[in-house]
Amino acid sequence: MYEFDNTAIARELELMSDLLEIAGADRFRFLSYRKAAGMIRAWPEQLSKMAEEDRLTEIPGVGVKLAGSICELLHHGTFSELEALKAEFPAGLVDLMRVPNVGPKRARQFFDKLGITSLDALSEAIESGEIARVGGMGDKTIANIRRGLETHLGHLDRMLLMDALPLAERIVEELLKHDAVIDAVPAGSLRRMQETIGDIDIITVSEDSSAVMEAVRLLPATERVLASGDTKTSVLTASGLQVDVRVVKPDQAGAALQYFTGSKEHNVHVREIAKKHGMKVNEYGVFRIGEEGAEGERVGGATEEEVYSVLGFAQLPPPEIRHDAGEIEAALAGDLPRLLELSDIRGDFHLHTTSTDAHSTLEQNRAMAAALGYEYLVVTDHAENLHMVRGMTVTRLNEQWAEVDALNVDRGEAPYILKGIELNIGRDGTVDYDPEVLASFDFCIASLHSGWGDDGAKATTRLLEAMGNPYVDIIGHPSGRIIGKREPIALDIEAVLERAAETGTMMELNAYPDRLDLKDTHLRSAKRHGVRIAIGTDAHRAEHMRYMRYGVATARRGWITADDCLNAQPLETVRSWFKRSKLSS
DNA sequence: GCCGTTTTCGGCCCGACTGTTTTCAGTCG
Repeated sequence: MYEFDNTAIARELELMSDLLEIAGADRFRFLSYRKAAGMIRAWPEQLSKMAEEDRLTEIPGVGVKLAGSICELLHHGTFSELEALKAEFPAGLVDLMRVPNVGPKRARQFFDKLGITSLDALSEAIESGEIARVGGMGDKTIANIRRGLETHLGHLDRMLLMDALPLAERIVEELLKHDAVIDAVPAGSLRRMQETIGDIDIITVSEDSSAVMEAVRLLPATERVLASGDTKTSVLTASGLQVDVRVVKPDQAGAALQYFTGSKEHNVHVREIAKKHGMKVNEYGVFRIGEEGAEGERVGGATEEEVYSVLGFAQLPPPEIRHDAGEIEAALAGDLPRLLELSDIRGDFHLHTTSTDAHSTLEQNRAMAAALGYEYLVVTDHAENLHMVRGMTVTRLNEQWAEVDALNVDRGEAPYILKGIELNIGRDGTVDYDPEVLASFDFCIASLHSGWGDDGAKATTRLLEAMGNPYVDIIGHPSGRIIGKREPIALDIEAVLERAAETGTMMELNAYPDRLDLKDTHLRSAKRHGVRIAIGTDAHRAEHMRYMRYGVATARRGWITADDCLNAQPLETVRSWFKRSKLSS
């Protein structure tokens, strides 16, 4: 068997879809690959396991044919139809398709007429003027493709949510100052709180669209206007992020917000449901379909609640979970759980101080926790074996504990401080310190800080071993990924979660915005296994504690509720969730 | 290629913007 996790399988199917599109295959054929890929990416169970049990066709969008291709992929590392297409069209053509203003048709033409198979070759053809030999390439189209290529090369990596969200919030604030703007709300992947953002979508509500379009072109953040019409203006900001602002009338606001929040997969499914009810949903409202397909009576669209309720939904699916991964069925039936909210959070479970590699003191952290309205906080500096950050020796731990005790005495309204530590999981799965020292903490996090080059099996074994330790309460940033910088370790996540459930070990959701680890799909698996989640910001400055919003957003994307989350519990319950509460003393 | 409370065959989500081939194709979301 080859090592294909669900994401890797989804990638191969997407490649297949792209190549089919370039090849000019039937639209619904290549869309079926893309649809299945999207479903698999969000699927909570590993497909390799499902394949062994011959259950792949249980996945919506996967039929007998695709199940066969996935099995072939798992056994041989590829599948024959993909190989045949790769032989015909170099994989580099798919890179061309990613360039803004180049789609499958142009990519194909560039290949057929000029033999272009890479971004470099495209760039050369543009500069040499060769590209004009392809039909339909006027000066403006060529200039647009050149700009698209520059953007693509300059921003191959998407922007982190933490970078995009504050920018979007500033733009919204700016637009709301304008007299013509009744309301302005971020939509798209930003509203879904996806971990990275390709561009910013903002919906504005106004009776005077031209005034709003003008205001957008004149925004302080606007570096260049990419396109501007009656209802939509796209601008590029100095940071290279594209901002699309749309104007709608007040009675269309809900329909527009629903439409532009997506995801695409969610909306396709919603429109299918509309169709079954003899209705149609677009960005302007919900309509009954009249005689001979004519647009009939408008039945809703002023608010998002209205859009969903006229389609028969018992509940409004929260934006964070709109991936068409079961939320539609649950919302129709009224079975959606109440997801975790920022206001449920009573404390933070991963904080560093100046005692090791951070920039704020324990007291500064406590002041921030108080400002955030927390009941408690923790100190979890690095343990002794992480020498490069001056890991805590027993002597220095004693000093820190004395400080904690002093702060906790007569604390008045101030949050209570729990004594924790971030242990290092060694090459053999053991951790820092003797058992007597470990027993002195209120709780312990254990994290991998070494062996990034190891294979997934080795790292998995280390985690399984560490979870057997009766003093290890939480596994910190389990996959070790750093978005855009370090790939996640190829853990056997199912094995890890099974062991976590057995041993009563919690999994961290590290809220640091370039980690967000565990991620949404793994959180959903954790929930299925009954594994509890502890959110920690991993703050290295007191201000970083504000990253909790990204942690909560990710938790929501993983369907986590307050009952699943350590941070949502009062202090007495928090203590009872630690393993040591069950050890006989 | 998938799927079925209209269907095992015949459907499969929808509209805006741009540029050019000037009546529509390509791209995007």
